[in-house]
Amino acid sequence: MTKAHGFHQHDHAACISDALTTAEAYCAARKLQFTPVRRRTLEVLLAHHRTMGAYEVLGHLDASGFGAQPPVAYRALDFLVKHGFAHKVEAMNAYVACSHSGAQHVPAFLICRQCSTVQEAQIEPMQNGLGDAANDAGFAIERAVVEAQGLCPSCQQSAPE
Amino acid sequence: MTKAHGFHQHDHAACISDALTTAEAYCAARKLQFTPVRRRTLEVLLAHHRTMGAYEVLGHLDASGFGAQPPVAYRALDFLVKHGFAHKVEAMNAYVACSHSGAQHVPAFLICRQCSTVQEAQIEPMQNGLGDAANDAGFAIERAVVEAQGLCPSCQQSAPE
DNA sequence: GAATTATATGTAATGATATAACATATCAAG
DNA sequence: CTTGATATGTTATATCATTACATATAATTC
Repeated sequence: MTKAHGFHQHDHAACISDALTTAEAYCAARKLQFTPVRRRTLEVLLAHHRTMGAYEVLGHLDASGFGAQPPVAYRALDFLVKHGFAHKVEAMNAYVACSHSGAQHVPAFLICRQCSTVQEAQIEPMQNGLGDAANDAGFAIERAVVEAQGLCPSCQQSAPE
Repeated sequence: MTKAHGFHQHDHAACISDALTTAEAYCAARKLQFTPVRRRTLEVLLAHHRTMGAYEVLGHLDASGFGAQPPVAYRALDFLVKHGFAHKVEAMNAYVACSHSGAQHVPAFLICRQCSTVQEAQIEPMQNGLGDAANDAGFAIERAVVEAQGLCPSCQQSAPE
């Protein structure tokens, strides 16, 4: 089975199991607890393959027999984000599975304002002008949020305006 | 009187009145209504010179005799953001007056996680790696959010960890 | 300059996102 | 196997944001 990945097609089932395997290995190596809720949360994000609100994720966790209260979802999502298995798209207050599991990177997103599809890109941390500004100011960057909003290829055709 | 501007000092009173004058002229030229609420909202953001939540702004508007309900603040803030007089810092769900009034630019922010001071920098839209990724994907960027989180110079001293 | 339309404001109600606090359970280390 | 650290579940609440609709003001047209 294939499904849209960013704005392309790909083998969705393999991508899910690969990401889970990678996360499992990463956690095992660092003695992190890849618990059932956390695993299920990542599965949910991977399966949907788009940004999801915390409450939408929570609905799936509840349906899977986990707790039904917000902290259940927020804690699992925080764990995934902290360890790089997922990202928070700040401009949407939503979460998405990482497309480059395990790799250390500065995530950047191309967010379609029409269909809400999000493609994750990678950028060079210090090559974006921000690094220079930070150096000039003596600011120590710990984390960067880079998000572009606009129209994806298919929405440019359906709504070129 | 001087006050911190980003992580530097500057003439605060002049910076406020300059920004107001600029906004006034900009609106006059485009037949935009720079109404009392909108003007007051910009004044509040300029005076505080840091990010403010919509409800914090609303408190000041209420105290100034304007409405006390959320839409009063959100509508004024939306207007200011739409026309570039202020920006929304997505990672904080907060607003800040623009430091480069009138100029067309991609705003970038250095946000201190300790003291919440925000310095606005400018970056080149297409020089940050994101432009390449967008071109490759056929994605049409309309707006970009670039936000770095970390420690400002003074907080690096007080909490170097 | 009165009628008409568009834009802006005020308010009530509600929706959406997120966290604090605390009890219980499970895991990891000595 | 006990102790301390980590994770989960639940209640309650805090924070951020919008919808809907009434009223008021401004701009446009006749």
